[in-house]
Amino acid sequence: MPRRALDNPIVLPVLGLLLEQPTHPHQMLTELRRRSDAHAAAITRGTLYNTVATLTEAGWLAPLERQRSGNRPERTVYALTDAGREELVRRLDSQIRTPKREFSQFLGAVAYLGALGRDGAVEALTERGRRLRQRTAEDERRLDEALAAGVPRMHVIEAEYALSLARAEIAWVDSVTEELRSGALTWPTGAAREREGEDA
Amino acid sequence: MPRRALDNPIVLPVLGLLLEQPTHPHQMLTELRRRSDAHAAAITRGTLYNTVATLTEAGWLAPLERQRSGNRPERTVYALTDAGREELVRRLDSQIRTPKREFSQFLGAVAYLGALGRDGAVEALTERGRRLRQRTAEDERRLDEALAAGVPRMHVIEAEYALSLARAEIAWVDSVTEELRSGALTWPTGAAREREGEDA
DNA sequence: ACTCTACCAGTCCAAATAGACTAATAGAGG
DNA sequence: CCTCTATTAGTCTATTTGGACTGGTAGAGT
Repeated sequence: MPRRALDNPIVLPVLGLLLEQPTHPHQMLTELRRRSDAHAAAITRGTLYNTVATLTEAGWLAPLERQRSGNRPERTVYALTDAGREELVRRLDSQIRTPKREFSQFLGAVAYLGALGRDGAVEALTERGRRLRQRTAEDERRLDEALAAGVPRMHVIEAEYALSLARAEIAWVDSVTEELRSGALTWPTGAAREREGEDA
Repeated sequence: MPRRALDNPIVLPVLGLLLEQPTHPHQMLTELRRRSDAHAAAITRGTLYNTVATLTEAGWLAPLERQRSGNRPERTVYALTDAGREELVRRLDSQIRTPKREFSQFLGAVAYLGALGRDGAVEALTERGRRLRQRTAEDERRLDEALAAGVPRMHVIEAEYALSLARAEIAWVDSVTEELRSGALTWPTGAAREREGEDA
């Protein structure tokens, strides 16, 4: 009975974190959010506690001990089981091996770029380019700092990947912006009518 | 009272589709799934009907007419309102203008690449490269066909974008694979111990 | 003409999620 | 020393979601 919960996107980050050391859910939350630059986009409390419970039922993690300081809520520290470690490796392997189509907001929006009208599109894309460049420069700086400080490359490998894609996106945005400006990329008639309509 | 439902990822595809012409929910579902290569990753019935209801309450679309053929369930055709069109443009503009960090499964998995061990990582990455190349070649073929058939570039612009990113990913995967093979990218000690453990 | 399968179009509910709320403690500032 | 705020950990519920289920129609095969 493969519960849907076991498919949710925070399973991997949770297993990954527990690979490092046992922790209790609240700490996972704090830690995952702290690192959120790298993984674990949106982790919410409900989902996390729920996921931990389901993973425990599945036998991939086990409560290690319960701690209590003073009269605070008791907290349960969980550790990865052997089965959990195997599962992590299985998932890792399959997610790396098999590319899946995923959809960014931007991809969805670009499909309707026409609705912005040529000028609107140029404006918005230019701005995106600017922000991407700024953010990417910042990321590059941080990465260089980490490497200079002696962090092994394997530990920042996902930042390298993210940077590669970011650079590709910048290149694409710049080239399309330029083509729109120069008129090399023209508006099809239908959408052009659309745009005229805006001002009429 | 900004209902959460208005933030859900299928709002844009729905508004976008209605920009073309009025339709009823079932047809939206069919159509969005048909095109799903481009946008609208996972649209499910419940979400769609729910979203349409919420968008209607918000005044962004309005029931145009109710049709009934024979004794089939009555179906309601919805059309975009003026407010809806404005909202679409607003969202489009903001989603293009403002890059947001989004997380692919792959990005999440790469962070733990170390847990696969060097050979496992090389294996999995090689396979990913192979599949990406294959899929990308296929996409390129389809895009060229469309262009050759006279489809305006603006109508396939999101495919061009997706291809750019795919090529960048291939390049990255290839280069990391190669670095791992050649030993230019080495395993840090901690993870190396991890890997030895697997065989012991 | 008569089953049988595939498609049409929705409704509806169990499962999952977001995030408000609870309840306790430690330390800052007066 | 006493109040006030930030932090620690969790529980709990209203919304949302996935997708099973319903009840009908159109053709295909016999």
